[in-house]
Amino acid sequence: MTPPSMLRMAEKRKRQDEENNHSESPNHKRRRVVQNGGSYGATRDVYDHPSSPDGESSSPSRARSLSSSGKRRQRAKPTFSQSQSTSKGKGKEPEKPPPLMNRFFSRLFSSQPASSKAAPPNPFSSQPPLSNASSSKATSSQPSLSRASSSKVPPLQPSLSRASFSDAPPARASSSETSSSQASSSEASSSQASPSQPSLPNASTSQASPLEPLSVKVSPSKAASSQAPALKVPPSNPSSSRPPPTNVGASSSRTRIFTPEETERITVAVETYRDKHNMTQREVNDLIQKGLGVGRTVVDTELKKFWSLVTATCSGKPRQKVIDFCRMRFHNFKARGGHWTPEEEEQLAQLVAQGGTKWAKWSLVMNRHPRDLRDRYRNYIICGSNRASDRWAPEEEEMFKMHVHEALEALEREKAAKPDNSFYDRPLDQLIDWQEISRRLGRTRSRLQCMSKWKKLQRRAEST
DNA sequence: TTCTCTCGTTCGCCGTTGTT
DNA sequence: AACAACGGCGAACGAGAGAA
Repeated sequence: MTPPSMLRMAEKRKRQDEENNHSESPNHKRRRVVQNGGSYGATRDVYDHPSSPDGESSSPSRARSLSSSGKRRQRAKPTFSQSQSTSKGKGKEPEKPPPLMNRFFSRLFSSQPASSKAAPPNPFSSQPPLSNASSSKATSSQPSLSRASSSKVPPLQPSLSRASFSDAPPARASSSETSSSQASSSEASSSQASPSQPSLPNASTSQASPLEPLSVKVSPSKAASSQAPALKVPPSNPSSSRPPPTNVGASSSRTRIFTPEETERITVAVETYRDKHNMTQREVNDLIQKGLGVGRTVVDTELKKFWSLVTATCSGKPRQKVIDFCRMRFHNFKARGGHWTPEEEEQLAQLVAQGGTKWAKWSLVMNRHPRDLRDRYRNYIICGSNRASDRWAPEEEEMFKMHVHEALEALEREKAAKPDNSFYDRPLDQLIDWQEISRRLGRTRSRLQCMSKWKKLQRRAEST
């Protein structure tokens, strides 16, 4: 059976499911569009889990989407995370293990040295009873409010800061420059501060850091190596460090690094290998995922042959790109995009709390793609029950702007101190560590929320 | 009806770290 | 040194809810 025909089968089945489940979540619909490009992972129920067809792989997601949609329609209700009060309690921010690399911005907030990797606390573990979003926000804002009132830093006008630096050519941080942040990560200091009582710290704990002096530390070795940072070629769009999309205007405007032709060649190569070795697609998928969580380097000769075969179909692409591409598309994990159940989130939180961020390892436990685990954790679970999803309160917004303003000021000082360092040529707000801002807000907002909020504030300021 | 805000989710890109 | 996995950023998308 050819992939297109299998995909059509999958599409047909999904359409039939839709007819029986009119309440499919919007994300499912969108994903289907995306997956039209062809993903064995996306259509895994064609190949895999014969004992768990749609009913098991998709229906839970749909069931979840029902509740999710309902939740989102009732904005006043607690968010998913907030609704976990019975099982999670008041969430202390489940600080991630100290990112060994971090944007150097992190250290602007902290003078504490980075600790070694440690398992972050479980945000779902026993914690004080959950308060609602507004109360958690109020709690988290108190220390900073006092700071705000005493601070000489006025509320930031987003457009101002941006305008101040936006004419500088963007330049990506060199590895040496960014790695200098390892000297001190606030995430590190946070997790280091309370490794033995992961469940107790709360927003107020994380708020203590705003009162710390803004200091900058650069390890000598890193500083020395940062003299000549390697810069990427500036993109055509000077306001962004990212290259312009290659398919702007396409129905799916996401940048595609692999053309349909390349995708087809890869698919053919995989199928050829599969047929030649009399394997099932599931077995091939497992082969492609082989190495994940089992060691860091592929030593399997047969696997090397396989990758040589596949990567040869895209000679212009870096080998690792091809491998990543395949691992995103050929897998036996649970269909990507499925909504997360509270049980899954709790399980992931527990796994991370117990063993750290071993995504490949946990992917085998949870039957979720490692990147799904990673993204879910860092975007949502890390906030635990603190995260609010309602509109930003004015005072919360001011607090947010104050933190961003502080960060930009620190960046300005850094830039002034290193005028020759092209790392600072890009708009400074592009150097902001939103994870850190989120932490400073007491995890009442995720990094994505913070990032999005900043952009909205900018748009708002620019339109007025 | 239109616009704005927010959401959940996916994934491209780049850098760092660890293993062989 | 090469490779593989991981970490981090942030753009993109479609959609719902509510305000204008």
